[in-house]
Amino acid sequence: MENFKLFLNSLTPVSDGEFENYSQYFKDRSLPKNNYFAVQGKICQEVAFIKKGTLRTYYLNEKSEEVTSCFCTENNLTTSYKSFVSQQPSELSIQAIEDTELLVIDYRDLQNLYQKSSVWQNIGRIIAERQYMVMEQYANVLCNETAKEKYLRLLKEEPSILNKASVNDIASYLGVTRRTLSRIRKEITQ
Amino acid sequence: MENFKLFLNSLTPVSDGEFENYSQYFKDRSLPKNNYFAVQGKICQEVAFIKKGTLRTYYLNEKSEEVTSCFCTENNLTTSYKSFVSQQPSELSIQAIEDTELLVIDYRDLQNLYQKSSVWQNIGRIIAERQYMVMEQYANVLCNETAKEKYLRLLKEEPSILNKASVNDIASYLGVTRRTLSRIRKEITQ
DNA sequence: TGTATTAAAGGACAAATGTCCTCGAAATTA
DNA sequence: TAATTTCGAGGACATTTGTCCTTTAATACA
Repeated sequence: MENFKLFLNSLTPVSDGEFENYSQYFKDRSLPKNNYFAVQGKICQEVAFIKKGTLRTYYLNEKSEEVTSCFCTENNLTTSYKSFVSQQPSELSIQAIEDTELLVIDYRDLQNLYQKSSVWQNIGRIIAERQYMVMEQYANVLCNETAKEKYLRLLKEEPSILNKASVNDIASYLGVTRRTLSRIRKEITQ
Repeated sequence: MENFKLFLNSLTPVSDGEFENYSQYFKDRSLPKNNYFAVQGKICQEVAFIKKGTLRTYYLNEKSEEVTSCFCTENNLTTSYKSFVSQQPSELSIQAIEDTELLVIDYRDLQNLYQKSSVWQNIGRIIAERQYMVMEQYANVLCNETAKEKYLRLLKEEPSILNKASVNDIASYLGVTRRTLSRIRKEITQ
């Protein structure tokens, strides 16, 4: 819970009282490796704070290949954001790639929080704004960096991912094929 | 003003009274072709609703080439969102590519609106959520579609852009070079 | 334990895209 | 109007990336 409090306070000041009053809305959940937090085609009804572990967000493209769009790491949130916000079926699946511990809140409870507390409403807006900035960054990277630059960025910013995820997942995350990733790795180790 | 009201109501119900009370915060502004709404390196202090016209959002990459990241069209919002939200210098410039009419609100007034009215606070969150979804869509397109598919998508979804923007701007928006765009266009007209 | 399956590396060739260039049309300016 | 500049199309070749395939190692399973 402590890390969750720190996370919230990094967004906007949350008093201890405010936190105590509402943190009960968040439920503990274990998600063993390979289990799903969200499934394509179903409405994603929950948001979770990741206490421990890593998840992978992916969807199936028109060739039914899994395309990894995001790795979700410790002390961050995870959800199929678009599905959650719009309450429409999710285009994404979210799967634990190692044993994971979550703090979960569902859509209805979160809307209640928004009603009851302007602090939480504020948090909701700030998170949406943050999510946007992260996505903008991701889009810029995709647009402007070569495969090699993208790999080096991942190596620098999220090196732990490289041990936890498969070559396939990393490649699709970087927007290249396995073959290209293999070439890049060879080039770098020389 | 009527279109602005329609725009807001497409996000969340806004009563006439609520609209009348607060729409005075938004000021009319004309932006002739080639003039700037936001400039790289300066904090973007405003958001605008585009009554008429088109703007182009771009930044300079490491080779000092302009990379167009967005075309902003009528009856939508424009701002250097990240700069506005975080109140940090903008990485983007926003320039009118034809004579443009705006409804503008500045950061301080918008924060006031958020304080005064939970309807507006709600609008703020919903807009952030929408911005995210648009950006997610953009990132997916960049990641998964070929240059030709991206061009055809633009042709279908925002054909007016193709007449208004230069080949250079369209190419950088699609994440390809002028040369590739030229090839695509030739292929399509056959 | 031995067999089957899956995952990663990398060879050979094909396709897509980029770089550098020229040409001509259109727009701008003297 | 004539000269100059800008912009878009496209040729030639280089580079990057993808596709398909084989080999090897690791993992799962009967």
